[in-house]
Amino acid sequence: MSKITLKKIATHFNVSISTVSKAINDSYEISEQLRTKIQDYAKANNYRPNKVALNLLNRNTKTIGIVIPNILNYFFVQVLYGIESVADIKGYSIITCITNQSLEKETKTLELLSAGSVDGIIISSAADESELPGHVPQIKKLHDNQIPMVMFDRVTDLIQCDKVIVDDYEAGYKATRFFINTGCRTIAVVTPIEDSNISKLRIDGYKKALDEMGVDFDEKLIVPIGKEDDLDITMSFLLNYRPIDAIMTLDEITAVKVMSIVQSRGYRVPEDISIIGFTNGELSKYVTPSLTMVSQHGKYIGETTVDILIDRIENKDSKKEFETKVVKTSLIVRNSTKKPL
Amino acid sequence: MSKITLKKIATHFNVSISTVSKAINDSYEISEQLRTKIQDYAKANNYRPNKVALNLLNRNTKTIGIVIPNILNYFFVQVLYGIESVADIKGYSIITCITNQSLEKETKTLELLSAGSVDGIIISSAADESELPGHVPQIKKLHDNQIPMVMFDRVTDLIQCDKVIVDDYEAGYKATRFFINTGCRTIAVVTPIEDSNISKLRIDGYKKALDEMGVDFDEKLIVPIGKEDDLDITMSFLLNYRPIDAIMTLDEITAVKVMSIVQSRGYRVPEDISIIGFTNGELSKYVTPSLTMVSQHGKYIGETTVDILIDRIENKDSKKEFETKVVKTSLIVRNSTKKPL
DNA sequence: CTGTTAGCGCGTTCAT
DNA sequence: ATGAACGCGCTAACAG
Repeated sequence: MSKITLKKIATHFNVSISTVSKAINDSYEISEQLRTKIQDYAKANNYRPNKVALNLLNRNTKTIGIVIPNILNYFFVQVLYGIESVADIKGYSIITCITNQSLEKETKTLELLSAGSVDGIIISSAADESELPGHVPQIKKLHDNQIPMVMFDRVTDLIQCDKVIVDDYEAGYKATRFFINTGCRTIAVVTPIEDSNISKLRIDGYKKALDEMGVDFDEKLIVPIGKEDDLDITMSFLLNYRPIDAIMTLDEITAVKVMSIVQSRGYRVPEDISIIGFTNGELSKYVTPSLTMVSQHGKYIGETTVDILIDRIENKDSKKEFETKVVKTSLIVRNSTKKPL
Repeated sequence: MSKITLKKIATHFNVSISTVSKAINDSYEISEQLRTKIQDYAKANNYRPNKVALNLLNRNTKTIGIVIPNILNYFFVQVLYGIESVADIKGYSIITCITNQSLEKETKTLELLSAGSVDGIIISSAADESELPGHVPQIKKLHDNQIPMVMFDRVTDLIQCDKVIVDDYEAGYKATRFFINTGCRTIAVVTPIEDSNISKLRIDGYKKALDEMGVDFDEKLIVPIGKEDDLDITMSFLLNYRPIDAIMTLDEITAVKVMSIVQSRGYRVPEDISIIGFTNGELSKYVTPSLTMVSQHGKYIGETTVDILIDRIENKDSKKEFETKVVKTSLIVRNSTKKPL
């Protein structure tokens, strides 16, 4: 006995399908007697209207697709958490797709999602800035498909849609100012996401702060690290190049690793070298010393993103202009930085 | 112009819907000329067959529902990661539901998923042992609904289905043995999940090891902590109760916190007190000293779970007995424990 | 080669 | 108070 349907119930009572449908939906058209008889039977057999059939009928799925590059990254998990909370409250399910930074998988995923299985899409693109131009048509196609979409964090100007982004420029600026205010002058930047727009913005903010304080910008202090790179070696180069006062690291795990390397080389943190990282997760609280971090408020970003998306979904006709919401960061000051002078 | 359908293409070319369907599916029945004409038009208009319609037709969705208690827990994220990887390869999407340990939400979620939107379900129940009996009927109803289901980690004997569990008994045993082998005798257990079966099993293993080595079991050394409890105070009681050699903590974050508290009270880790935690995440590697942890191999568990589920889904007729796979843990030895004598 | 019919499961007219 | 007919978008069996 597989899943029970209206049809089976109808057969069982020797009535028509629509009668059963009405009875189950408490229609006044059906006699009380028959209605309760059918309802009881339905309950007893654990009848649930087939969602897929209803989706087809209503042309919606009450489901949102989430496309993120990486789920082992605390920031994205936080965003996901925020999305799920709000989606749940508003009656939506989420289908999660992880691209592992692979453009190919992202494209495949987008194809899948654009085939009607979701009412809207939230995406943080895996595409690096460099790869993006060639990739945009893919995303665009989907978007032209009339399916509401909101991008967050890793966005691009090349696509017109609602966006929720972090104020990365200001974040880079604030962190750098903080370094300078605590007496640091030679500030390095270690970036595991060099090709991204995000990285660029943070570094622009960094430059702005340097400039304001009359500190010369030194290209060599910007240290990109690839997936395969040996962080130890890269750090050796950096530390031998110039005496470093401070290091800004553009994610959490690298911040922790950099601190560990620096310490193992005999530098004291923060006395010799201060460190600020990005993404305020669990790690940074518990390392020694605890790390000063830029919090991007991932959960809030998730909540905001899904709010906007659901609004688009439920008011498709509205000709509202696309908006780009900018979420400010907070500097969570701990013990990897010196006290302001 | 909303989404394009076969019907619209048919109207456009003034042919029948099935002709279009066949043309798009490269049927030999359609003349080459018409076929390419239709295909070109379809491609140009970015036609994608509506998945919902196909789901209804094929009575499957190629989607798996995942129900987990908490996504901010590294173990579950790892499992999720493992599930997603394999599911993707096998052509399944995943819809993720987070219960936040709420039985109510779990029930709601299960209702939702049992309405035909997924082909199978993977669940780690939010239910504590104490709440379980009342909850089982809910899960059971779903299960009786013929929808394949695999439980992992937090399972119960009350439900008959495939399961993938951690060898928690052995894990507790191994960790305790390790303590004893490094000269520890008075070993406390801090458990944030006291009501769970998992916690019981680990403690049973712990008792077994104590017994084998002729160490008396002391009930007072088992320290449950609730969500609201002040860990600081709880630890004070413990440390004042007896001189403690070692602490086994049943999750990761508590291990880190316990170590921090112990250190702040002037104890050296591991010289005065050794610590072993559960769940080998990022945290434990980078705290000082790095923590010795029990790894449950979350990713592997996820992969295994989804393998079993998909097998059930795709061979529904097979009358294979339900299996319970037990995954062994590994003790990742770092610096929060002493060297074996 | 192309079209008609039927049906996946459901809710919604509109008849009876 | 009950049922027949229709359509959501699609494929497949069958007709022409």
